[in-house]
Amino acid sequence: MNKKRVLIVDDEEDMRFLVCMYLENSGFECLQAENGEEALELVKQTKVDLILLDIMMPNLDGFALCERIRALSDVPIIFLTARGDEWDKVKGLKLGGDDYVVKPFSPGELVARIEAVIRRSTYHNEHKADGLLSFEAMQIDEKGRRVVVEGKEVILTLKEFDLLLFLARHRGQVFSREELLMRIWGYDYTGNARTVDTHIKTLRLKLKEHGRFIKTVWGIGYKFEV
Amino acid sequence: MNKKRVLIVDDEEDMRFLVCMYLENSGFECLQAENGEEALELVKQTKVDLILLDIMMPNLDGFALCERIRALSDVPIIFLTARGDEWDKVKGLKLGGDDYVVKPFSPGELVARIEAVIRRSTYHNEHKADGLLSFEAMQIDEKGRRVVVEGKEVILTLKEFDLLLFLARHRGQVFSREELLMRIWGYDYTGNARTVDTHIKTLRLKLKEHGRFIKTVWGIGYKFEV
DNA sequence: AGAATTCTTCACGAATTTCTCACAATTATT
DNA sequence: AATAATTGTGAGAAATTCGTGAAGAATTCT
Repeated sequence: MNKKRVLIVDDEEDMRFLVCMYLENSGFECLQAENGEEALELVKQTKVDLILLDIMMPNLDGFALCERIRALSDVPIIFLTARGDEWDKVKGLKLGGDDYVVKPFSPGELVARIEAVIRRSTYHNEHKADGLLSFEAMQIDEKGRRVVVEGKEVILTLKEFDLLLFLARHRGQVFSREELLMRIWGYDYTGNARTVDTHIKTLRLKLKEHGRFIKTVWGIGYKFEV
Repeated sequence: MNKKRVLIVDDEEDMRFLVCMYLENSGFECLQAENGEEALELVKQTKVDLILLDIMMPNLDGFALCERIRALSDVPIIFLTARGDEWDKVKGLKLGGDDYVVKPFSPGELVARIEAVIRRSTYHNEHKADGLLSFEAMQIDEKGRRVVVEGKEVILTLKEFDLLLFLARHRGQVFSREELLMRIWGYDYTGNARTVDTHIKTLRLKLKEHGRFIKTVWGIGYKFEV
């Protein structure tokens, strides 16, 4: 297994440096960001396996940053927080595949939590393909890569299927062409964004839908809606 | 009906012992493992009908162990978990043929869940009918390693048979060449993925099928379909 | 050991998919 | 109403992937 890349977001340089040392000694690769903007850039431009996020930061605070990151990626996030008021807030959070760690923490504890979250998230990603996405007029068999619309099977190519699956999994959420390229084609893919349009076109054709599933959000991108 | 064998994986000895008592009173045969390594060994060396897996274990946690087991076998798994954060996480999981039970549980509930999972498990179904996989135009005798297509026996080589059997057992599911190599040739096999193609070729030839059983999923791999 | 069978690798053409681009159609802005 | 920006679409080029035959290893059989 290749090294997992952890992004450390904290405004205190000493803290970042310390945590970075711990993690690199434990076999992780580390990236650092001093503020939300830097963090977002890194998430956009590189593949990150996990984010360690200090909640108390000036300007863009941890919670806000979390939302922005979530718009880009499902990367798991571990919140770092001092015991006190913030702790209650985090406790009340809906933590998807995420976790939180209260300062001060021991190196060992942190590493253990990181490993657990990463394992869980890769497990989740791999097994998320186990199920059957079912809507009123459409069923998507992820394991068998089959799509059935109104009882009839529709044959899709790889990219068509991946695109449909991604949109369906995140139904209701709008994605720009660039985001779709990044998350379906891969973060390092460099290609024309209009390629997405072409696949949307063939998808719509094959699904015999007339704006029923894939909606165009003018000026932004596309989204899936029942 | 012969006794079903359940493997209990939990680091707490008391817990294992207690569950074991329950199950043996309910007519199951029990195996115990204290950690992931032991569990893997038992899965490799004996026939297990179901695994009861405590998620919170030191070292190799439940999710990671689950992955390792899945590389070896399709045996159904029931996750045991304490109510709390983990419970939410498991609840959000898409469990294939699997299930989860929240501690503390009543003996009756546990037994009922186990029986339900075993009943609906395809793994179990495929294995119980004295090892005979039967489709309309094809019968596969697992024990005798014989294949009959339209009433006529077809002689297959070892790899051909293993490949056909694996795909047939997981009908409808697409597998990449790499996955097939891992699960048929062995997880540590390092060889050319296109080797799979060659075996698919000879299989198709011998089965005299014209895209009837083994379907190519372009860009991904192969799957078995009635 | 030698023969026979099975397994694996390789390479090439064929088939399929993916991407790009130009232009038409649509929507928003001035 | 005209203009600009954005999206839809068709066609063809480019890239990828697959099927297949052949030939070299590896294994099993005699």
